[in-house]
Amino acid sequence: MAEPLPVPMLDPASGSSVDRLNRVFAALADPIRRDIVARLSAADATVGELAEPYEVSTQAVSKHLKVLEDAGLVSRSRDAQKRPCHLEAEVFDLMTKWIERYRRQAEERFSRLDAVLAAMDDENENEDQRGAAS
Amino acid sequence: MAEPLPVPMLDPASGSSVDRLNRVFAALADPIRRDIVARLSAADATVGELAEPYEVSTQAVSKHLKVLEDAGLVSRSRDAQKRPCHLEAEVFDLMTKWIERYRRQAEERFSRLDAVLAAMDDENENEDQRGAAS
DNA sequence: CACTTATGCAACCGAAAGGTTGACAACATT
DNA sequence: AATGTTGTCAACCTTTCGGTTGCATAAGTG
Repeated sequence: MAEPLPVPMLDPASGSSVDRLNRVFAALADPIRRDIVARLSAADATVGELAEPYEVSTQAVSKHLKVLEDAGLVSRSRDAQKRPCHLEAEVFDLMTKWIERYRRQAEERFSRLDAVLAAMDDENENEDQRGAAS
Repeated sequence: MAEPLPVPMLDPASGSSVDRLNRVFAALADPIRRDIVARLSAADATVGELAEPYEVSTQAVSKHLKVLEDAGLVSRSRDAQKRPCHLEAEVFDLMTKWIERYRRQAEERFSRLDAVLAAMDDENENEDQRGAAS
């Protein structure tokens, strides 16, 4: 039941959607970087401005921004010595799509009677899903 | 413009929402773990079943599952020696909320004339967002 | 009870993350 | 030209990560 599903696959190809997701999720796993994203959602800002609230060096923040940039979450332009950072919100779509896809499927499975029926079927509900993911 | 906003702050308190997000995002930063989540969205599965497709040891997968469990994405029950893994889809809400919040704000800012006006204001658009994010 | 199945735990390892400091490039100002 | 500002690069250190192997544990099966 429930067609085979497109099946994602672990292709490590650099530049692939998988690789992109790796970077985006990893980038947002750090609280400082998430906070930076949060602040950039309100307004563009320079490295110095962004670094100010935290108790780490500007270099550290510069590194964080590089991570965010490599993940495609932030872009930087130039204004004299300053390099204003801008949030690229489109990347959020990538994550949202991934999340929603599996959330929906899980909820679907949960709300359908399948779960209940399977539970009544007792022990053999474990082997009907072999084609799973990739 | 744009009220102060709840402001998140970098509280490292273990168990806090911030800490939770750290773990969830970090958990999903690994392609194998994302794939496991994908497969679990289709059906519960045991460690062995989950490990089979990958070229790593079962212990490695066991570790991955621990990470997912600590992040609250997966729960495990018992069935004889087997420990069926189940996807806890509610956690997705936490991420979705976080993402949508800032995505929306960024888009709002983009679509409103603020950006244009601020740009015309030239240099002084940088100091109106101090209380940032939450 | 011995044996196989299914998992977890501990120790170890190389690589990557996140931080620091110190030098340096680029531009503005004087 | 000299100086200050803004940001990056490079080297280094420590901690975490993802993987391995080997052994222990738990629970069905002969």
